[in-house]
Amino acid sequence: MRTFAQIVAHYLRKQLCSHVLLTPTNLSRNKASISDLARQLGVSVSTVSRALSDKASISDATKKKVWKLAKELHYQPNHLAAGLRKGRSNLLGVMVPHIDGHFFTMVVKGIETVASKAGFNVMICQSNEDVAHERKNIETLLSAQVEGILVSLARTTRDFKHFEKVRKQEIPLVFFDRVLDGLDVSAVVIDDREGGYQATKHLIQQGYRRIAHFGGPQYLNIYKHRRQGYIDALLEAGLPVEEELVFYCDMTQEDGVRGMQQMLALRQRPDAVFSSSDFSVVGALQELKRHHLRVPTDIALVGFSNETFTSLTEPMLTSVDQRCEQMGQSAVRLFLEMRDETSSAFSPRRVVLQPDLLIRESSQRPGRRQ
Amino acid sequence: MRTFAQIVAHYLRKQLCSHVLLTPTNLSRNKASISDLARQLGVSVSTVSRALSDKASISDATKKKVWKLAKELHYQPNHLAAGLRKGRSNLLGVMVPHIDGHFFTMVVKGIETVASKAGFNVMICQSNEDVAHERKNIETLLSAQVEGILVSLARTTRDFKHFEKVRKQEIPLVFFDRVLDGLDVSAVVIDDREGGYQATKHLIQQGYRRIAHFGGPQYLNIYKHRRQGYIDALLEAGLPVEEELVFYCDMTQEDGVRGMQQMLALRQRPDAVFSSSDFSVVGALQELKRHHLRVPTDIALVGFSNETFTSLTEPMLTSVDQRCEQMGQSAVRLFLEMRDETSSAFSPRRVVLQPDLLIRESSQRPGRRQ
DNA sequence: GAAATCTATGCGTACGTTTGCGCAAATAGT
DNA sequence: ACTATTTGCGCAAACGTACGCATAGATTTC
Repeated sequence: MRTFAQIVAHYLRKQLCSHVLLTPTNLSRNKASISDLARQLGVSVSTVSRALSDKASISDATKKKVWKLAKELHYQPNHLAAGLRKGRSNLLGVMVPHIDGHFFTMVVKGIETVASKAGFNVMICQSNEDVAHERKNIETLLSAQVEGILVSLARTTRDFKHFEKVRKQEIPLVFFDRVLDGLDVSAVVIDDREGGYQATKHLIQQGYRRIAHFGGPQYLNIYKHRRQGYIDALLEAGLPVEEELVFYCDMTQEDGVRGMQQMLALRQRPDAVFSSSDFSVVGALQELKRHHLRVPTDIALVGFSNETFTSLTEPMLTSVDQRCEQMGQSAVRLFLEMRDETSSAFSPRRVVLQPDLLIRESSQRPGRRQ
Repeated sequence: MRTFAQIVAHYLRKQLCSHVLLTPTNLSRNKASISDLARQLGVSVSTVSRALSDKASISDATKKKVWKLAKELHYQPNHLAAGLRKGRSNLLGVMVPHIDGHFFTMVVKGIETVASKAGFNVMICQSNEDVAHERKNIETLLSAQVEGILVSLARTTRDFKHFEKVRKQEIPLVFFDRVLDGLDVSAVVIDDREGGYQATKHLIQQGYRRIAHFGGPQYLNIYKHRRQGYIDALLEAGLPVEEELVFYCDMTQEDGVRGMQQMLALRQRPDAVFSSSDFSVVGALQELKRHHLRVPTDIALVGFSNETFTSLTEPMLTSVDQRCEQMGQSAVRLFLEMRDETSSAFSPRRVVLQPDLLIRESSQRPGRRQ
C-alpha cells in the first residue's frame, strides 16, 4: 500500500509533466488520435468524441471545427479502442472448410455483401476439412472478439465440444450447409432431400424409368438427404429401388467416370443418372461420349450444385441450384436477429432454403419437352 | 484545474471503493479477463499477463497455476485490448473487386493460407468494381487498424488519392494482378505479355499460321499485355498482324460466340484463336460445334486463366495458368517483408510471376504432338 | 558480513475510445 | 428579478492488456 505522501507526490509529478510538455504532439508516427484533435482545438476529448459521432449535445459550431480539423489531420478512428470500450468489435467470423470451388465462394460473397451492409467486417478462415484447425480457428475468432460466428463444418467433425465455448459466451453461432443433425443450433441449409426429389421426379416425368444414382459419403447429411429424395421420388412413382443402380464415391470427376463404367457394364443399363455432384456428372458425360452414347437421347444426366461449368458443357447439364449466395445472406440475417434478441430467450432458429432445379439439355428427352 | 483538495478526495474515494468492493467478480457476462484470474489467484495482473505469455521471469509453479485456472474459467485473451496496447492488430486487410469466379477466389485462398500461418487474421472486402466502394473500404480497413493492405483494383479506378492515406500512415500496401502502371508501389503480377506470347508461340509451333485474338478492354493492363504478347509472337515468327483477326470485347461467353461468328464470316478464316479469357473460348467452341467444325483439326483454341471448366470441356482447353494461389501467397510474403523492413528505407518491390501454359487438346494439331 | 546478483512479483500507466455525471452559463418561465 | 430548464462542455472512469520500473527475498560473490 502506497503512503499518502507517495500518492500526492505522484499526482504532483503528473501535473507537472503534463504542464511542461504541454503539447506533446503525437510522436507516435503520423496517426492523429482523438486527443490530438482535442489538444489542438483546446477542447476536451469527450467533446471531440461526441462531435465525431454527431451527438446532439454538441453545438454545431464545435462540430464543424472538429470535423474540419479531423479531415486536415487525416484522423482515423481506432476501431480496436472503440471496440474495447464499447464491447462491440463489429467483427463477424466466418469459417469454411476451404475457399475454392463454386459453392463456398458464393456463400462467402453473400456473407460479405450483407455483413458489410450491416456495418460488419468479416474475418475469414479455413478449417481445411480438419477438426484440429477448426478448433484453433474458433479460438482465434473468439480472441478477435467477433460478435458472431458463421461456420460450415469440416467433413471429419463429429463432436461439438469446441463450440461449447462459443455458446457459453453467448456469441451467436450460425451453421450453414454442413450441420450436425439433432443439435439445437441455428442453421441455414438447403432442403437437400427436396433437391434430390425434384431432380429424380423430373427425370421420371421425362419418361426415364431406370434411374441410377451417384451418391457421396453417407455420413454427410447433404449426401444422405439427396439420396433420400431420389428414393422418395422413385417410390412415389412406383419404381423399384435397385441397389445395383446406386454408386457411392467421393464425387470427383474420375469417380463419375468409374461410376458410369460400372453402370454401362450392367446387364440392364440405366437410362438416366442423378448425381449428387456436378463433377461426377462431367465424368459420366465423358465416359458416355467415349462409348458414343448420346445425352440425353440414350442416357439422361442431372447433377447437383449448379457449378459454373454446367452451362458450358455439351449438352448443357441440368442441375440443382443450391442458392449459395442466398445462403450466405440468410446466415448473416440469422446472426443479426439472434444478436438483437433479448439474449436471455435464445431460441435457435433454422432456415431451410428451397433448391432450384435448373432444367437444361442433358435431361430433356427429345420430343417430350415439358 | 482541479484543486489539491479535489485530487486528494478523489484518490481517497478510489482507495475506499476498491477496498469495499474488494472482489467485484466480473458481472460482465461470462467472460473471464486477465484481472479475474489475478484476483482469484491472489497475484497481480502483470504476473498473470506474463505467465500467459510464458515469460521467463515467472516461476513454473505460478505459471502452472495460472494456466490451470485460465483453462477452468475458459479464459479468452482479448485481441482488441492486446492490439491496442501493443499497437499491433494482427489483422491483414484484403480488397478484391469481387469474390466470384476462379481467379480471385484462389488468390484469397492463397492469402488466407499463408497469412494465418504467419499469425494474421484476414479481413475481406469487395469493391464491387466501384471506386466509391474502394474508397470506403480503405477507410474501414484503416479504422480496423490492419497492419497491411492487399488490393486488386476495381476496373474503373484511375487515380490514387484514396491510397495516399495508407502510405502516409506507412502501412504496407501491396497490389496484385490489377495494378496502375508507372506507380511506385509494391505489387505482384503475372507476366501477362509472356503468357500471351507463349500461348501464341505454341500455336505457331503447332503449325497454325493465321491466328486470331480475342482481347479485352485495352485500358486494362492485363488485356493490353496479353495482346502485346500475341503480337510479339507473331512478329517474331514473321507473321503479319492483321487487325481483322483481332476482336475486342468484354470476354464473356456470349462475346466468344459473337467473336467466332465474326471470324467465320471472314473471306480468309483464321486457323486458330488465342483468347485472353477462357470464357470467350467456350463461346467460340460452341459456335464452332454449331458449324460442325472440329477443334483443333479445323481451328485451334487457346484461352487464359485456366478456369476449372477448361479440363471439363470437349476437347479440353489449352489455357494459360495464372498461378492464382501463388499470387496470393506472394502478396502476403511481400507484405511481411515490407513490415520487417526498417520502415525508413521503404523501397517498393515488385514480384512478377511467370505464367504457365497448360497444353491440352484444343491446340494440339493431330500428328504433330510436340 | 556486506555487497552484488538473481528471481519472482507488484505497481502504475498507457493504448484510444466512450459515457455517466456534474457544472457552469445561457435561456426560459413566472 | 428569481428560480427552473436547457445547452454545451469537461472530468474521470472504464474496457483488457503489456510493459518499464521498482522491490523483497534468496542466493552468490569477494
